[in-house]
Amino acid sequence: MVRWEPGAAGRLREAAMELYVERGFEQTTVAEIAQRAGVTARTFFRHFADKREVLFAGSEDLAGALMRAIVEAPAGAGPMAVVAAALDVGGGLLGQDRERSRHRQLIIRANPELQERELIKLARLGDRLAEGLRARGIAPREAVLAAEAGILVLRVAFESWVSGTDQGDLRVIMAETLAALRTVTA
Amino acid sequence: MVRWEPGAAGRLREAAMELYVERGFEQTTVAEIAQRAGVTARTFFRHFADKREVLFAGSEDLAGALMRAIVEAPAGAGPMAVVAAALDVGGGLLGQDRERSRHRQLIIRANPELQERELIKLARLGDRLAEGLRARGIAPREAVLAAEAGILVLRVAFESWVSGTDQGDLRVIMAETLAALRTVTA
DNA sequence: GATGTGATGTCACTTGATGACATGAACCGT
DNA sequence: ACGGTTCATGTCATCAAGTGACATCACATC
Repeated sequence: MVRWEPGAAGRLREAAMELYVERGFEQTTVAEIAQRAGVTARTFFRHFADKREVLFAGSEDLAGALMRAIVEAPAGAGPMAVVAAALDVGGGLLGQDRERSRHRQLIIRANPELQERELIKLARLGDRLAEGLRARGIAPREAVLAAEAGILVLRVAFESWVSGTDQGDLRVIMAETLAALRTVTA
Repeated sequence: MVRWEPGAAGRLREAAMELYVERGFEQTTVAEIAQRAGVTARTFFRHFADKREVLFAGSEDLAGALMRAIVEAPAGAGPMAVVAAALDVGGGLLGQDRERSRHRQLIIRANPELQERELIKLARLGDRLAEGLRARGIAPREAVLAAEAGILVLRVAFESWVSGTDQGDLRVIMAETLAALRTVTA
């Protein structure tokens, strides 16, 4: 949600997004991205670990916000209540510009390698959430299950929101999805 | 669970497993795998799409078994009952030799690229399960959530079983994990 | 003005992955 | 037995991702 004009990292992000849309992820070469950003390919790899990572720059912000929400949740809240609070915060963060999200998601959906990267980001996020829950004194197994259930809701709700089948506020959709998960598993 | 002596594909699988253990995934070159299997690197890529895929050869068997279980589940069963039936079949299949599973899992855990591949395999499996549930007349959203919940249980239970913290039958652990998920989300 | 620090460029190299073509063995119908 | 087809593999060439080593330039600090 931050604007990026000056640094090479920001220009590389922009260039990559544009090229991935114009000719697709696989058909885009790192050299091309670098050239459009006015730097060398070598410099690209100084800013991003690999060709996929350039699309996942903001993920640390989300993780930080969710972790903060977990820490700040009211004392004594049960696992799923804590997770629900975190999801609400996450929905507020992710649910800002739907067009950009849809854009990005189209790129990712079109390429398995990018899906892999997204999945592992979510898995790592789940690990951190579980750790946050354990830090609140929640038993390991419950922590893992609640965290993973939260990631599941986040994923499904986001997908629904970004696909436009569901027009409302992402936070609302997340709450509905969580309720639906409760109903289905019950 | 099938034995593989003769074909090049089987020899490549064996060679890859050995080398990934001996020196790690990244440190192993496709040329080395091919050499140990008595073929060329080019031939490796004729049998496996990439260097990771060689570790995920059996995944189609699992998917097939789960899908069959979904089709054959008693008529009128609710989403989670169908998923539970599939998980029971899956537990029976996966829970056979724990040593080999532990072995494989150690390799995967040690390398992010392999984790990515495993995650996308599970995601695809989830997609197929959801489709199977929809084919039974279950509403799309419930189908997706039940399928994804099933994958979640499969993943967590398998992890627990293979880590040895839980000694019993994988099918039992799956059932317990499912019950725990119900409790947590309730 | 010297010196150090950080970001970038240049060069060389390894490795994963793919396309094009050749070869050789097994198989099949006559 | 023969000629032809098919399939698996080898060979060669090539591209692109990624990394290490070293040079360079700008800028800040003393």
